Amino acid sequence: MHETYDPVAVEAAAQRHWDSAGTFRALEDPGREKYYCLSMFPYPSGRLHMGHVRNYTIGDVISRFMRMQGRNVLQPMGWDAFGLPAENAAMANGVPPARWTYENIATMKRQLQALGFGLDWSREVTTCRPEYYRWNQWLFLRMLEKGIAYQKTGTVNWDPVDQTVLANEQVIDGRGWRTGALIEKREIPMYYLGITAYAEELLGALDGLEGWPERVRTMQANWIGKSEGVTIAFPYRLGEEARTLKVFTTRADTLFGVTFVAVAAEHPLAAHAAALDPALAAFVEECKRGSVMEADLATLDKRGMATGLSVTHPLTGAAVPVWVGNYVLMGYGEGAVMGVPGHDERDFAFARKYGLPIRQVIDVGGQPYSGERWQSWYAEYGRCVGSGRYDGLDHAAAVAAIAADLEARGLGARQVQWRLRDWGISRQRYWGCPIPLIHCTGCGIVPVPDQDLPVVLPEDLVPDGSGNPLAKLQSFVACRCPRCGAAARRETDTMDTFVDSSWYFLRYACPGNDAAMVDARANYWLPADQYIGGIEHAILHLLYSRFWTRVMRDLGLVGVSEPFQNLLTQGMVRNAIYFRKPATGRVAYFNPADVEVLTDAKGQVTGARLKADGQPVESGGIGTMSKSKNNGVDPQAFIDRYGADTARLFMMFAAPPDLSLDWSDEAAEGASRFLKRLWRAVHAHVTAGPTPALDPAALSATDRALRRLAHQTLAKVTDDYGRRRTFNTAIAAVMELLNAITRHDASTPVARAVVHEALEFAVLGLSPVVPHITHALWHALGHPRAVIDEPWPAADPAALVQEAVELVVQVNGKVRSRIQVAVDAGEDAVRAAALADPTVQRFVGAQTVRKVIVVPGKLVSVVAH
RNA sequence: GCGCGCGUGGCGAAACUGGUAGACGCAGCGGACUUAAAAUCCGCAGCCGCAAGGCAUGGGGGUUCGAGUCCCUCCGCGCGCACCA
Repeated sequence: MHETYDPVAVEAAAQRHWDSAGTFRALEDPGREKYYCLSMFPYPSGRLHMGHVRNYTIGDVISRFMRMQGRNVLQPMGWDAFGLPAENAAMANGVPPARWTYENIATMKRQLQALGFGLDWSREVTTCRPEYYRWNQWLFLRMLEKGIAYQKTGTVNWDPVDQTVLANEQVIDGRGWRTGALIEKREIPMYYLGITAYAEELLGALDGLEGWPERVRTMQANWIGKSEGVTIAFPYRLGEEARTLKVFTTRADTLFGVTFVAVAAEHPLAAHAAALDPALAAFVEECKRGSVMEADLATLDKRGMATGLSVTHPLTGAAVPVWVGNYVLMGYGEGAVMGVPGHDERDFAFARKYGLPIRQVIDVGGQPYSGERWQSWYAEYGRCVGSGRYDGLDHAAAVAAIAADLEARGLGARQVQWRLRDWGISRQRYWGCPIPLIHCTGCGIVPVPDQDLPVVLPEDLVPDGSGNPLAKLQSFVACRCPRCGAAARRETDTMDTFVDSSWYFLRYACPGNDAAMVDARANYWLPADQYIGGIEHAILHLLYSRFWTRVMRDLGLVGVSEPFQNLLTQGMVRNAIYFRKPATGRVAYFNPADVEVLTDAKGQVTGARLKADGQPVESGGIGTMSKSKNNGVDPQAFIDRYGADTARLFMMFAAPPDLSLDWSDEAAEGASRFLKRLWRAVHAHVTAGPTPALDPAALSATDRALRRLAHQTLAKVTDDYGRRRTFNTAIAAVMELLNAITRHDASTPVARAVVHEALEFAVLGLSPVVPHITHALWHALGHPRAVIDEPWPAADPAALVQEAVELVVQVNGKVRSRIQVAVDAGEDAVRAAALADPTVQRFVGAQTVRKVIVVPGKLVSVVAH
């Protein structure tokens, strides 16, 4: 054994061993209990970032721990390889997205291997490969057959200069990121997947997901958003034609408070009125500008304009004016909402702004109502007033009565409404999975026959920002109609990349199968016993995966409904943000590595300056590591300097996995120090000579104490890895054990035996986190077998036995004293000992003891007045 | 704006089921070793106070013998908001 710890040599040796032994190759074995440990696969952006290191270290710790617990572990990895950044890189560098993507994958794969993750690379999935995405296409066609996939129009961001559709992130302050042109909303035909048909099941099944964080379940439930309400029709005439304007509301009890209805700019009524009114036409055009993002819409200054048209109130027969509202979107519901300013805060503000009437129709405990100022009780449930025959009814009764009356007139019906909308999967982009359809002038839209799949995406195109290059590629577009044989046009839209990530975890289970999407092996491995990924995916990715898995279930392809049994949402990795804001121009961000932090004598931060020019920079607090804030730390530089184990150790020690983690160079340095200390401790022990077998009967009191601590630590570490998933506390416990070991007088053979066992527990306990150094140390402690192949030991109950415990004594809620009592002391004895304690007596003084509460093993609480 | 979280020493955190607030580590300070430095080892350390003791878990209020933990409210920060992944 070398005297000093050399991470480069140690890590290479351990990785060579795992490679040659095929340690992490997973095989289906019905006789063994499987454990599928799944981490969210990365987008191949170029290099690994710290978020990846954290995510995959968590997965690797759990995988290695479960493997040592005897489970048949599968830990796969792959690449979420389609997406926008590849097109952006292509535009910037003139390199085809495919080449850029494959090069990034090669780099990042090397980095993952350098970190020593126990991955089964024989199951690698790359979503931009035809052998993967052909099954996207195949399943899409099955959904089309079952009516789960269908076509309708959807709203997109349109850049009128580049003549192209933009992603939300490419719209900045309502303008195109490259052209600066004002963005327009545009309605185009798209394909949708009917996730709302599964809404009830996706919502109901959340209750059974006990291995998911409560907050993720709550977020999903709110996102699905089941609400029971009433669809109400407001009749109107357009020329000679009788029509109705439909709105949905959960507050039908406020129907008599309706003083206007608002429609989207794209609504036929708006278009009709605008044709006669140039001012309105201008407003409608203005409404069509701006992004389609809900966050933008919600923070928008609510504006509107009267159309001069009106619809008929379905119960009172009164004329209700129709307004165009910039906050109403055509795609959601029927593109119209009813305005009840008396009892809806946003409608109230809108009515005040435009002088529309405000009518109280709900009374809550007779509180005085004023149309001058909004009060929160206006929106609460109460009893109807000013609502004709419905006066006096409460919310439920009024909704029921109004719904029944509307239904009788054919002007409304009770309806369950979902906030969840169907999933639009069409993207007007090149670097994605082609949608397998053909447009024929004679036959319409024709699916590509199964035997012609996959529709292969050409990999040599370079997008230029003006639309999808596929549409300009004749060799791709030109085709024959599979039905009639006439010349036809191939669909050039590609699929949302969320499609790719909705089932990759199923494909991991079925490597090499080019005859079917999945096979029986999926039912061995699924559901994933543990899924680990960023909290930012709490809603969309997880919901789409739950939906997609159910569709595959209903097609008889898999046996499970829920793909992820347990979910661990890791927090963000953050770092300090430094910037300078020049008087004119853009804010410049500086990487924290280039900034020197100034502190006072007590270590308090007083300021910061750029190392390059010594001039001060401003602090922007701490934020998620990102390119835009220039506050990322490159894991590779760190690994090159300290080694993979130190990177892994710091990541696991700095914070529990679900909390955000703040980067710190100094703390990372501390992780490196601890590993050196561990190495030295083992080195000192093994070079001091042979160790006799441990005889528990021969131990001194201090030997017994160290042995108890070692077994306590083992028990705690086991619980922390397995049940609690708090790796930081497991590591802290081993640090305490190592402190005790190095302090222990190991001059007798018996003491050496105790130290030997304690070191074994420290090495085993850390092995899931720092697998390379522990691989070497385990051998150094005299074990021929690799530590990863050792069974996880159990703590010896006999070693844990304690004779006496210290109890805290509180007087009137404050800690005043401590007493030693036997472990098996009865409550009366403990009470007597507490009251007899001189310090307790001093604090009780002349007061009468009213009550004594004894919490066994913890404390005694004396209440006196 | 809406939905969901989080907030504890100079810093990252611990306190698991309502029961000793600050384990473990970073930074800091003092000492040992060294010609010296680095590395390493030993020790100190929430704040106020000589001490006794008091005050402290973002602010305010409540429940309880007892609250970091439960409830209400306000403030700050983070994540998501459907075409970033």
